[in-house]
Amino acid sequence: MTCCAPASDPTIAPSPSPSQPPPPRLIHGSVIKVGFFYDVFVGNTLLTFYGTLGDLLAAKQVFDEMLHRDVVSWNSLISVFSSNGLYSDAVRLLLELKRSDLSVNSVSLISALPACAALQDEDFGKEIHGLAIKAGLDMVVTVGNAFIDMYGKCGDSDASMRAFQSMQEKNDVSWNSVIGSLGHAGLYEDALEKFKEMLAIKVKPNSITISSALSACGNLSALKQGKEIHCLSMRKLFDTHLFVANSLIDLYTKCGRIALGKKIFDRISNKDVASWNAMILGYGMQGELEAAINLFDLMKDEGLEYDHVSYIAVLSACSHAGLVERGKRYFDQMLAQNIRPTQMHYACMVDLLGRAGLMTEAAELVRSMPFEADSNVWGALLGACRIHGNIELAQLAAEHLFKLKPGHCGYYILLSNMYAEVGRWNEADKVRALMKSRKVKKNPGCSWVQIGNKLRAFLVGEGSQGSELELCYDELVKGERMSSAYLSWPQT
DNA sequence: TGTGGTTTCC
Repeated sequence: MTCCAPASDPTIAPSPSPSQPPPPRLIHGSVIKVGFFYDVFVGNTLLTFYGTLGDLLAAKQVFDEMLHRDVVSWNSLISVFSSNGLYSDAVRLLLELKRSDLSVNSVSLISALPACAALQDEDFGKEIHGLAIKAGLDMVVTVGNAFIDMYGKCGDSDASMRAFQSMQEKNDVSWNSVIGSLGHAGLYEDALEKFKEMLAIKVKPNSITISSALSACGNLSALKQGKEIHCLSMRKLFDTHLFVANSLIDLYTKCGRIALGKKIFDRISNKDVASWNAMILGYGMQGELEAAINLFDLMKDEGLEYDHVSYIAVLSACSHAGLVERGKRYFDQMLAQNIRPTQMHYACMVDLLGRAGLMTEAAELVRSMPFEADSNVWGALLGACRIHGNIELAQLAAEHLFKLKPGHCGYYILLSNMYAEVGRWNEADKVRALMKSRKVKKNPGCSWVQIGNKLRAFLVGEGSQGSELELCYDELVKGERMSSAYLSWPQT
């Protein structure tokens, strides 16, 4: 067996600290073994037991010591690996199972697919899909759901949609998964359409559906639709679910209703880190930077641990407030807390330094990063160059951005405009020509307005939409009337 | 033995 990481692997959960009770190894020691080996049923139960405790080595040891293993033994270990972050091991174990005399069942696939998603390994996911078809398991609802989710998390919303549509039988999880995939891909309007479709055919939504739908509304600033969904969730008492409440904070703060967001935040009795993060981000987004930073500090007083999102929230607030030293302190604090900075954290720091005009320092930070900077980081640097007119550094940032995001029009236009501003017309033209040769189109700006129950996108330069726009205007001046879009909530 | 969820720079 080569599937298990060595004992020194830091990804394996550390042994519990002295303050925690030790895992009840007595059970392990006192079970009856057949010689040195476990009986299948006892072994499977123990395996899952150690998996739940996060004791991967013990789980693996039980697996190895079993004389006879059935498919449940394999599935259990795949699941233990997958849910404890050993994704490659989970995937490798599925392959080993496939090569063994035992046949793969639906649970084997369901257990391995989240690992593919976590590894962003769509190719392997597709391989499993082929395996599912061959084994005749592709029409099993739970398996189909796992495929919708895997494709979505790998960023392939088309494949996710196809998996959803190909299912003969769907359940609420299928709908939640496809709504999640569309949201993940930024296709919020489509996600809301699916949500409505779900209600129309009387599939009962649950708190997971509601929180995804609210999140889509927040990202579209669709306050009216969001409020309607909020009303419905109140009727079904979903608004007491933490995830729903957190999505509501996100919705209202993204729609500029900071006081309403705060009201919801204050009413949550069991706030978790995401509740705090949503509120801190909300303040930051609305420019209430002092409130954002104060809330961040208050969070610690309440005894909650910051996570990586908390630091993104506070660093971006510092960046917008021009608080360079404070931002640096938070960054160091994050390192001291053993949170490894991600691309996003570096992007925030580059933004913080760059906005303040510390261009050399910003460029040095990008250079010293422990991994290759992504488009967010270079984008932050380019943005800072634009503010401070640093054309040389802008060229460097743009070079990387043209490679990383060749189809993104904004970077070409930004660099070209910078050249034009200082009268370097030849170079400005060259950038435009590059853009043309790569067939990059300028995306028209667009805004969304809700007309009746429909969200309508209005594009810049679009022909006169007189009557439709007038309708919107009427809606706006009449206030935010509740429409009847979601009133046909399925009965429980 | 088992599927779905909130919060992320500009």
